[in-house]
Amino acid sequence: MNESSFERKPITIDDVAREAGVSVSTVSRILNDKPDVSRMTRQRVQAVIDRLGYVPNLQAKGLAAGKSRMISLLFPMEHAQFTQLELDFFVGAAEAAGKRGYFLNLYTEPMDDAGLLNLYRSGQIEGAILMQIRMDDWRPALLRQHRHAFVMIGRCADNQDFRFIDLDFEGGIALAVAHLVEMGRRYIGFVARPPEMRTAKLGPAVRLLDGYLKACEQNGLTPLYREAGMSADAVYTAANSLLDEQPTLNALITVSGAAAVGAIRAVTERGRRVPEDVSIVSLASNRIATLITPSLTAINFPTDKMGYEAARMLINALEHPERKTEQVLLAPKLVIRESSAPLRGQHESAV
Amino acid sequence: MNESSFERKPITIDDVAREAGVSVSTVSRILNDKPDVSRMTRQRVQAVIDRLGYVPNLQAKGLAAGKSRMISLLFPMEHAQFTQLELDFFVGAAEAAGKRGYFLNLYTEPMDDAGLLNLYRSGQIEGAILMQIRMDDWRPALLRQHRHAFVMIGRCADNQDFRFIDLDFEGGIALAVAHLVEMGRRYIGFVARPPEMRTAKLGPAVRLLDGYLKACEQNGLTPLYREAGMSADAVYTAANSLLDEQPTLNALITVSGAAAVGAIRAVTERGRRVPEDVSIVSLASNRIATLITPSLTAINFPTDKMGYEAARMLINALEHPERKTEQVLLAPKLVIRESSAPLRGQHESAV
DNA sequence: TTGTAAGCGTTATCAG
DNA sequence: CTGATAACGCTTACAA
Repeated sequence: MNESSFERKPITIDDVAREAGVSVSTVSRILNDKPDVSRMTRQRVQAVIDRLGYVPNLQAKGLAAGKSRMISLLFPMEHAQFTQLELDFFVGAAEAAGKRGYFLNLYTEPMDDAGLLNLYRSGQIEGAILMQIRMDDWRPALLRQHRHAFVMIGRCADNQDFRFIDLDFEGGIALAVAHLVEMGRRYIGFVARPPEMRTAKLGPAVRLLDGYLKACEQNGLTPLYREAGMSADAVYTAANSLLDEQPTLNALITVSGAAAVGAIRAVTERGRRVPEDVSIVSLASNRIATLITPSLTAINFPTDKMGYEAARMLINALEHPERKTEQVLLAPKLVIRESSAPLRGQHESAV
Repeated sequence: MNESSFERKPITIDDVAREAGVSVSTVSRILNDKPDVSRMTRQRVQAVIDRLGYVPNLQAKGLAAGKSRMISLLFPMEHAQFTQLELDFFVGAAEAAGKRGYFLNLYTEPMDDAGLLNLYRSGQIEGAILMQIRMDDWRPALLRQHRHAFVMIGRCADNQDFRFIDLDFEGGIALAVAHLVEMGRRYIGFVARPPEMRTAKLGPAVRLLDGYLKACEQNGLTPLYREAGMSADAVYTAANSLLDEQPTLNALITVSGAAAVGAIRAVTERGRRVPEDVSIVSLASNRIATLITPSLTAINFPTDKMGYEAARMLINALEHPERKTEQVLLAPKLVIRESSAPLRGQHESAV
């Protein structure tokens, strides 16, 4: 019990300065890689820093510099739970933030404009990642007006030069429909997101349904869809209703892994097979798609990458305001797995 | 363009004080619910605060008070990826932290003792949630010695009076085995965690295998297990090896949702049915268990609750050091779903 | 009950 | 190239 005494007070920049025989300003310069420091002093001071195990106090640093190095993910939980999707966004963003020395925190309570502005004005955050973007979202314009940094995961109807990263949902659905048509299927049903999401003008809900209708038109198909909750059970019911109305249905498109599970159940319970009788294509991340049986042919949703990129874009905007704003619309990728197959694959009809 | 001018500077406590005609200390007292303030001034100042939309600057507050209100989740990514499990812990903890006005951040790089102590000494964090706890983990003793606050998700072999929350893994496996025995099954295989996790003495890896061996002994069963990676593919291989060695196997226990998927695949590919021929019980959260077909009979792993509780315990320790330390060992719950069934359920043997 | 003033650990400005 | 010194916004004795 000689080396370590209990409860040592944190080592400060003063300690380092005194120990190295220089002023605090010199230490500060070294800490922040400023020029105008002789190599010799730099080395000497650095040695002291290492020996003492000194780490700067972030709060003091932030206070002095007028920066909090805090960004936040704004996910108003209204028409949504915090699912795998949002989780992945969050983790990706947290990783990117960490790498650049920023902290990420999460706000899930819905906020009015005063609340949102306060977040910035109070110095709590330097920037925000906006989620649950509505087609006519009021937040981007407000933040822009007040010159506050933000990036959207998602996008509005009119995006001006707002920073965003989003998936091309229309394109994704088009890809899914094209794939199914190629498989010889022309009776393609769709289980859309719940109606309250569409009336709230949430981007994905609107664009997925639009994309479906458009793709049907372009392929000369008769659209047939239901709007349903996001749970497997809700989609199970919706899929049944679809299969009742149109018994010739030979393909279904769903918008999440859980939804696909519900659809698969509805199909198999009536003695029809996936993918032979009814093929299923869904929006899903690789992780979820491979967990499900049969593994899902899916429009890949690279959620963690999106969260990561969003944070990266935001921090870049913070540190290099002069650079031009990035707008990233990810091209959808179709990953073919077991839940889709050509229509005439009905050989083994005996069992 | 009259109301809102651009780039207003943040409103400070001085602004409030001036506007209300009192001193900053009075405002500070009101902000922190201290006594010794007349009802009248309190009201008057509060009105000003509301009108101005003033929010205290957390950095300044922390600096002055010598507190960072920052806690972190320490998850050294060595023998693990950041999976659904850890994700859930994180989100739960973030939620609890947010509710109490703390920030949670995540460290995934492994740390040596100097690094760990620096986190506290530099004032970066007030407390930590430790994950990936080894049976002989060195971190709790070190932190205790330096009087630093922490709580473990997991536990060591010797936990003294360290704060922790963990699942009773031995009990969970015992429950799984008991359930399968009750279903009339006595050839119960086990796909354990990978050997490197066991040799690293990670709690769950050690306790799950121990629990399995013990449960076999108590039920007079012959243990038969493989250690395998956590991916579906690795478990698929392991399960096949198990089924080759012991064709009479009629039950399998796995340790994650993905593992169960691999096991199910191995069983069904040899023309045997789940649950009739081979029942499967797995460790899994409700969300994952219901995503899989057949839905998993599972030892419920309440991950988000554990993360939440861990953060709550930590913050309590921070704010009420006098209270006695909590040690929470969660009793496992078995949720019976479709992947397990009585052995003699082999009626419809014709197809 | 209220006010004054000295920090908290940095950064940044401005002289040397 | 280096060093004083004044912020940064808040808390907290200590006075009044």
